Amino acid sequence: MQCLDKRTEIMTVAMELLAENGFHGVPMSMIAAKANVAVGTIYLYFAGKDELITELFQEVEKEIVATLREGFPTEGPMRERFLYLTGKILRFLVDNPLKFRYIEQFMNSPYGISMRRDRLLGKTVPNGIFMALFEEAIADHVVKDIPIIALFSLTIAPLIFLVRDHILGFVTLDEALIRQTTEACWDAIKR
Amino acid sequence: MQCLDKRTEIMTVAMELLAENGFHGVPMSMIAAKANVAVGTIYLYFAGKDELITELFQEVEKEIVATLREGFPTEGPMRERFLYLTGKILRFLVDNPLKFRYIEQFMNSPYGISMRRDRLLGKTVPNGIFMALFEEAIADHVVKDIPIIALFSLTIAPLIFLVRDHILGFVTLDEALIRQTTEACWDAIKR
Amino acid sequence: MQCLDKRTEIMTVAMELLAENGFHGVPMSMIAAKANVAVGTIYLYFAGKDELITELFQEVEKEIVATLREGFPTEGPMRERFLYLTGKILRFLVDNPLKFRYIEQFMNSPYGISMRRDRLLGKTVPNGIFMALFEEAIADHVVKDIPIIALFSLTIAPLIFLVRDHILGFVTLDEALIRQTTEACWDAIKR
Amino acid sequence: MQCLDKRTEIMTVAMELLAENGFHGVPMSMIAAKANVAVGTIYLYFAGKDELITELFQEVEKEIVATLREGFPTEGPMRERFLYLTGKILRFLVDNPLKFRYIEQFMNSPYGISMRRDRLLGKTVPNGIFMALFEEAIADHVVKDIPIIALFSLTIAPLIFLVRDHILGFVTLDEALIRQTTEACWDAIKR
DNA sequence: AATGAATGAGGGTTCATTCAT
DNA sequence: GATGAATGAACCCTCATTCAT
Repeated sequence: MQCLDKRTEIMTVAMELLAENGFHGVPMSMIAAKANVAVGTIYLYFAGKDELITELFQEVEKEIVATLREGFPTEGPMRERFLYLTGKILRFLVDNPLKFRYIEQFMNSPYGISMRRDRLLGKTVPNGIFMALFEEAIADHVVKDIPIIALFSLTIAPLIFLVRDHILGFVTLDEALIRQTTEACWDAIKR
Repeated sequence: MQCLDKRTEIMTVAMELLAENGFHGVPMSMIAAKANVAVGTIYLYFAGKDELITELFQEVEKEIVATLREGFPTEGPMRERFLYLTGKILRFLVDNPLKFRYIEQFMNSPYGISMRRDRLLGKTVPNGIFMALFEEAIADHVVKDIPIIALFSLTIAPLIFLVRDHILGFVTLDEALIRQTTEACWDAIKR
Repeated sequence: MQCLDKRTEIMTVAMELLAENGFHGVPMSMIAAKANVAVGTIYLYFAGKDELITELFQEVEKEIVATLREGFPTEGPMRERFLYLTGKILRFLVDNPLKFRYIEQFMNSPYGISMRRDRLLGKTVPNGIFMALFEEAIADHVVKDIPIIALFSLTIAPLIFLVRDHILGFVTLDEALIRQTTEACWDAIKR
Repeated sequence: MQCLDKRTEIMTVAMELLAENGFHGVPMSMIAAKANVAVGTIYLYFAGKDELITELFQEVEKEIVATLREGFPTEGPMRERFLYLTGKILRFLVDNPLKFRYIEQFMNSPYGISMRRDRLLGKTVPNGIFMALFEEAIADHVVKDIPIIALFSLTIAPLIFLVRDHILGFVTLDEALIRQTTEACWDAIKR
């Protein structure tokens, strides 16, 4: 009981600190202090800092995938399903700025780099939902005839940048703008 | 008298190492070793690691701006000028993967974060060409009526992601794909 | 749990080395080596070299004050009380040459300089016993009518120089000479 | 011609900087910069930092001795000659706070320590005038019968401390106070 | 399971000194 | 004589990880 609690507490605290201060700006001792555990305790649950960081990422990733799947219409017009998905992810990131910051940190660190490399080799695609959607869209000839990975970048990238702008206070991602931008993304790939 | 030579060599080597290993993965001693100078020599040309990193970024930025400006048609249909610009930046980044990696590192480090903040406050916009183009496009009502920063994210973000995919080997950004993707970006924002 | 032991050991060793070699002549690593601890261990007990140096001084100061207070006659002829005090401090310094050397180092370092400045501003007088004695003596008109700080310098300075001479082997501060010199100090200030 | 000028300039500047910032607070490059010479130039005139520091001290020492000798009455009552000498040195130090600070730095550094040791062994006494005066005074039985070195400390030490207090702003050493304190010093040693 | 004192390799930076020009 | 770019040993400090309790 306490075990789970402690592990969870460590992860929560670590996410917060790492997202805000960067991986190199947070010593293990800082995490331990804020989580009210001893430094050694962290090593009972995680083999090391690397594992903690990696596991933290996997958890967020899992959460995002779950969020995307939840209530996703497997039928209906492609455009609507696309807008549903992109809107969903946008809202999730806007509502979870810490997690967004964390993902960015991770992706732009050696961890993320090597992860991408591993996935390239293993063909493991975590963004299965999007990919499945795109595959279907390609088969239906409703989107442009370009590599699926390009479709992905064309639509996901803007969303990520927009969230960053939103968090930094450059724009306010309200429902109206979410609608407009996700539609723009669709315009980018639709045939 | 070898000032220029040594300074240049240090910057070249630093760019390479930092781009590949991340800012925290490269000790000053490593840069010195690869540049065939003593550690202290670096400090003759740069006040510290921070300054080296920052200066390296400013240099690349300057280069990109110059590249964009060079031969840019100030007249003609908006779409063509947009495609010219996006194509140009795409080719530059594809041709300079190291510089691309470096910019990414920088932007996602505390340096980049604070730089963005500074620029937000000071309204200094380094991507002036793009912004000027967008402002003109907005005035001409040829693009969607959304915040200019959103227009920017909608078009720049995909390009960056595509370059990353290209460097990682997911796609090959040949002329054909460059054309297709930049056109897609235009579709995203055109009215 | 060896907290106290290690901290004490570090302080003892540091006092020794710093007194003999000067603050700049003793790297933290030297202290660590002689104290049989790792460098990092010192930083568990002291925030840095500065704090170690300062704390070391405060400890000696405290000890001296305690020594002076101990058994000090609050009544009786001024001259006798003066001789008691000066004799006491002389004996302490002769018996603790390392601490004497350390105090000298400290007083003549930036630490000591700024400390003096702070105390000047804050009117915090650590040599309270002496000062109290002088104030009483001034009120009783048994000493010359010159600034109290001058009285202080006239009596303390010779003692310090004498101890230094003693440590260097120029003279031997035995009981006879202690008596003679402290009496001479009294002669200097008595009306 | 220029040689002498340069050497002098270096020494002047070094004195100033070293007195104010301490031996470890002044890199050779700083001295060179303020003296408007290249770093290497300093090494043309001085074997190294150590020699520069030592030579600087010897120069001041020589100057003080000269000042003391100048106009010193070799005849007359002992007390008057003593007051003349102590007053002279007091005024010199008050008028040359930088040199005073430098001497203090030097005396409390490893340089000074080893110098004192050397002189102890070699019996070289630089303060010849004072010593000669004391020897005469001892022979005349006008001062107490204590080791000559103790007489020296009893009279020189207070002066030094007073000058320090003056420089730090604790007291103002005007002519009146100079008279009072030097007389007090005489009271300390007179029989 | 939990602790946290202890470790020590490794990092950024400084600066006295040298030497080719 | 004069220069100042170049050197690299040495310093202070951090922090991931371990292990005795």
